[in-house]
Amino acid sequence: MEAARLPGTPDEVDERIVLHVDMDCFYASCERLREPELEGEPVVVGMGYEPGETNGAVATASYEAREHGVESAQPISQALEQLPRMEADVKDEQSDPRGYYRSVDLEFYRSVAADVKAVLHDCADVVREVSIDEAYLDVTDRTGWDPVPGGDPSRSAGPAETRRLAEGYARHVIERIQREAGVPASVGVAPNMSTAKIASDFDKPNGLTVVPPGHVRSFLSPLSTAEIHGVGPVTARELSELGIETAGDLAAADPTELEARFGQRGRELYARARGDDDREVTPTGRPKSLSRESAFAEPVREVAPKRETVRALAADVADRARSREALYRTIGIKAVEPPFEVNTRAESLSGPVDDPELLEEIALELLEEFHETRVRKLGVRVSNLSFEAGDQATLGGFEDAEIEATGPADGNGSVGPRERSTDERSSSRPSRFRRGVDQSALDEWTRDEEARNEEPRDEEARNG
DNA sequence: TCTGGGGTCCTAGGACCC
DNA sequence: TCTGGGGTCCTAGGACCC
Repeated sequence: MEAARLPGTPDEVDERIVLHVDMDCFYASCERLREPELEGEPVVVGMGYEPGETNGAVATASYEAREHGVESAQPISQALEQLPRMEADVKDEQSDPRGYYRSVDLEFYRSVAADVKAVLHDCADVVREVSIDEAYLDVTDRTGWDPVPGGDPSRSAGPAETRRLAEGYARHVIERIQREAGVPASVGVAPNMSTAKIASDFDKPNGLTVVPPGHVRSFLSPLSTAEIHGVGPVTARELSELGIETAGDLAAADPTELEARFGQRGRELYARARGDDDREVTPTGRPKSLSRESAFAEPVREVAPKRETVRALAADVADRARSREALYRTIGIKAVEPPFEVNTRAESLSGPVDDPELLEEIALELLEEFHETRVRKLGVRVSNLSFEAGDQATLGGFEDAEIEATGPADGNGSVGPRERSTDERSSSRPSRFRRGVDQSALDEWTRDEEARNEEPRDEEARNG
């Protein structure tokens, strides 16, 4: 990941210009976009929330709602205690603060996000979309760190004593997002990703913070460790026990000790606290996993509803994998026992597949271990994804004899209980789905013109 | 105040191969 | 046959992020 910088010259000043764009309470802003009356009002967007109900959790709260103690991830029931619902019919009679509660409408938010992305891709050559409402841009080639002649230092959007060209560019990005997508954003500008991320958060909402090269350490130093990306509650507490409260403390700590205590992450956090981060902004890659989960209203012990849920989740995941042209090699489930104990089980196949039936079958099998367990939530996940069409091991033209001739799968090498259960299943399923496929055989197949023209199995199934 | 859903990355231990 | 080291894959769990 070393960029163009020479190794061994850590003092060399990073002159890249990285923007972190963070939409302000994005879901709530989207709701205001289609309901302009909500402008300036407390807005709460809940997932798993139905109008008039009290179930679900807060996905996003507008800043006005936050002032009443409503927080992200809070149960709606609790949010309602802090901020009662505005009832449409009694609007005028209510004098105490009331909130507007809406349920999540991802489809609409995604359409707004598409408008935002269009602007971002227009403003930068490299855009890394992190989530629906967040992205990094490398704009080194579009602007500069040069001081703005005649710039008013007192109005500088950050710790520097002079305004920079990049500040104007960032303002331009914010304004275009507002104009073309209709929603507000905050932007952080810095020579690297981790600092830009912190900077975008520094002055929300509608914020712009510019941290030029040379000002990174002094900008970070007074911030609490929790503001560093990657420091959550657990790490913050552990750091605090070591007397490390601020990024400055962390930057001054002994990296060897940090590594001894936190492993690889210790080194990383130390570097972040010092503003050392040479990760390049790279375009968003392919997903590593796809999953779907769903919670029961009440913990469930009976087998039937659990199986039904897993079946539905598996079908959903299979659909999504197919629509994204993803093949999966590992299938897993998640079973959450009350109060909040997370169990995961997974099984890897010998080759990548797109096979909804197999996905369901394995997911249900993995669930068996939890037939007696009370669960509050179930999930299904596929991982070990691949996207090359030629990867799939479930194609015709692959006979057992050929496989035997090339030997057992040495890709994973393991012959353990998993392998045994695989064999058990092969009695009820075509063996070609289950047995090992080694890479050379796969390559051979890929080169085979005839086979290449054959329809994948799932295609056949779909076409009748 | 008992917590919704979708992800990423890291670690640790066991199995296995050479 | 015994001993051992290096490397990889797999599973499970945990921390974290939005």
